[in-house]
Amino acid sequence: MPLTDVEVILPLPLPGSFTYRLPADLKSNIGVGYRVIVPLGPKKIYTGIISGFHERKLEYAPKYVLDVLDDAPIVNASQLDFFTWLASYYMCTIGEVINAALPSALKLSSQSFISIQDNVNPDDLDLEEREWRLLRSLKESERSLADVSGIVDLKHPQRLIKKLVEKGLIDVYEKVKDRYQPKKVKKVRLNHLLTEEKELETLFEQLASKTKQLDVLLAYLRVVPVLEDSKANHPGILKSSLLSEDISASSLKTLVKNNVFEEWDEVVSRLEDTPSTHSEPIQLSELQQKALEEIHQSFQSHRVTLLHGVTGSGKTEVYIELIKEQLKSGGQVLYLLPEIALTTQIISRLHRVFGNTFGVYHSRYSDNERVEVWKKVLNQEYQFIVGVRSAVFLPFDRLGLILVDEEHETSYKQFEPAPRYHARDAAIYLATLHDAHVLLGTATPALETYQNALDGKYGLVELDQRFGESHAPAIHFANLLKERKRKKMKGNFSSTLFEAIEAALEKKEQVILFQNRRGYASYISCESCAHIPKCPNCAVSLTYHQFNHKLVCHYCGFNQPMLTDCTNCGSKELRNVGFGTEELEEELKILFPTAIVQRMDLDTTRSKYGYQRIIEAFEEGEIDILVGTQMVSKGLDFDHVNLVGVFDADRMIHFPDFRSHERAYQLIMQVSGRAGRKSQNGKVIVQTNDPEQPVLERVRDGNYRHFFQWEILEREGFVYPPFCRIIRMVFKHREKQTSLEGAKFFSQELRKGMGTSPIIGPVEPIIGKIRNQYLHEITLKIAKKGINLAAVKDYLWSCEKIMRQHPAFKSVGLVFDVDPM
DNA sequence: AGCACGCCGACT
DNA sequence: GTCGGCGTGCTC
Repeated sequence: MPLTDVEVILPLPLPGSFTYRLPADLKSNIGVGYRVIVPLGPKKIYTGIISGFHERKLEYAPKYVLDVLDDAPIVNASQLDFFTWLASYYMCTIGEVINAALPSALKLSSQSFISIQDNVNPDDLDLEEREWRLLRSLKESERSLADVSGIVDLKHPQRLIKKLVEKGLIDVYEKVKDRYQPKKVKKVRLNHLLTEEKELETLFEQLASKTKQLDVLLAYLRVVPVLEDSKANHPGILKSSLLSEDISASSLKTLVKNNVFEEWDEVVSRLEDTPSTHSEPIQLSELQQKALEEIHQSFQSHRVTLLHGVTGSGKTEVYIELIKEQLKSGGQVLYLLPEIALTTQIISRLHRVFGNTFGVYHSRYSDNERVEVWKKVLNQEYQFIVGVRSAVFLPFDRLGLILVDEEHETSYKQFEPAPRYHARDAAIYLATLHDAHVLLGTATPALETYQNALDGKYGLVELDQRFGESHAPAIHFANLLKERKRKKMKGNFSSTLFEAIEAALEKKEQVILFQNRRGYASYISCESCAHIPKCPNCAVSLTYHQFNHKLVCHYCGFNQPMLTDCTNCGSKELRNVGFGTEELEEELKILFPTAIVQRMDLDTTRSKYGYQRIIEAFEEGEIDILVGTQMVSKGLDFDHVNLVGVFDADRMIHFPDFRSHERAYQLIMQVSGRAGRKSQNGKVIVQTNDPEQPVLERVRDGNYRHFFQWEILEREGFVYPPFCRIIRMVFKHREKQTSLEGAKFFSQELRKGMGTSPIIGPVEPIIGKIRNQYLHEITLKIAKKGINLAAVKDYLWSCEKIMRQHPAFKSVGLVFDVDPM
């Protein structure tokens, strides 16, 4: 009988797959998509996914599969196709895709542990200082490799460990951890032989003198009326629900021991089981109904359709109708939302319509919770998933519809680590695999998307009126330059904004203020020598955070206590330059002492429910003024907000990036959408040094198409997307010179084969150093037509290969970013 | 990614 | 002379 070999994809940044041999006892129930445990290298054990079988002759002796983890595939065939496409499109390995796709509880891997041999006493031996220290510590307990590294203060303790193993003093072994653990609860019930009246009476007699145990029995019977309904006993009740101050665990334990009660573990779902309050009726307005019909029509001839609906036009209702229809016809639905928009508001809305028939896939979910969602999609328990970008990886097998809400959002693009994929674009490919439809929804489409719609590549449906009573808010500009000259500014607040806030508070209306920068000041600067404290690892200045009185690097997390005097000249005059959400919060408390101010940014929403708590407090009217970053701009629906203030519009507009106008426009339009959602007097005040600048003209005008027509000329003139595709190469090295030389060498190689395509760089990016690595970038612009993208990527790989042949560039880090944002 | 091997500077 | 840092190559 020929031996069967399997191809296994490992969740590692290694090219291709690995061949393993299947031992006879594991051959029976196994197939593509099953997880296996395999050894790799001299020590490690990993979980891999089987991608195929063969019996080809090999030039090496493969290792054996150690174990099979599943009795059914955990990844289906169309997913493997999808992952392969992602790897090739985004120029990474399939292992990196698998690594991003699988929740880590499904990827058990081994960790090295070191323990001391029995009977070894470090004090009796002639040892070096480090050896002695390690053995003493191992006497207490086993240690992981990382622990050892800390104990002996060595970056690579392997040599030391090897020596001690040879001396026979310690053992090294691999432990597999991080396995998915189902959630269990302890339940109790009465022994089923005691549920009849007669037996119960006898029991009461027996317990007559044991009052504590009797209390337990009585408490149980109060909740479970066994005599009235004999079936009620079987499911039992939560052990925790039975115990209380009067009911002790020890009495219950005795009863269990005496077989009066039974105790057992029951596996329960971690996913919230919100009661199914099905089918809140949805009444579409005439315009929404019309949009729905247009979408149907568009689906007939287009895979992808853009629903361009102004903020407040009621896109969600249209989505809900489409979801209902799709579910009725038996297809699965994926509803993608950007991270920050996935609030309880939208989820509870969906709960009211769909009950608990859908799953939520979110970064705030624990790993075990993600595994449960994954399995429910696999088992057909969920036909409908609402999730963030990584939800595209779930094991769908017959998707009918993908909704991408706020499709212009940049958070759909994964920046680090690989795969650097865009969930919208990945979703479109996913839809072609399933022959499904895609609906992209937004008030401010990405320029690429709108161009595709105008070209007829995507269908286009417009919803250009707000829903119900609400009207587009009036947009005003506060001229900071003028106000500063006339000394009318109060701190960072223009008199225009200040007075508007006063008026709003007077009317008991709520206010949202948007400042796209967290922290207190953007940096601090010495008054006498102008020195600015910088991160020692990155080329950025440190940001002052008042709540913990620290200087923090927003790139690598480095932090130190706030300085009392300048490290350069010793002066005590340190000044805040620029301002963030935290400083605004402080100012507001002084300017409006009676108002309740809440800040909403990464720092205040880090905890699992931090975000939710603030939103709820705001909804309940417990907060008068909400100051926040981007987070306040998305999808929040508040009835009592009529005023929105935007700070620092200029910094967004002048950010050195070809998308800065688009982003500034989108952001301002999005926050503006928070004003006056339920009334006719919404007001937005944008603070700027120059209200006449073109982007702000378009904001004032409010018509997206006018913005598009103006901005697209710019893109065409300078050849930027959508008039080309971009692939960016980032080079990293701890020597600045090496990083630059590597990039230069690569760009010369690149120019040889890409004669006609514009190549920009190498240039030093705005942040030139991150985590002690110096960066350089090359940007390649590729014409939309007449060039084979796959061939370009192959050529890029070959350039890397050539570069790596030079010893000097072997250690230069290089990442490809396809369609960077 | 994680590991082993081997080259090199800087310590006893 | 060794030890530890660090670059390099390999993993079925």
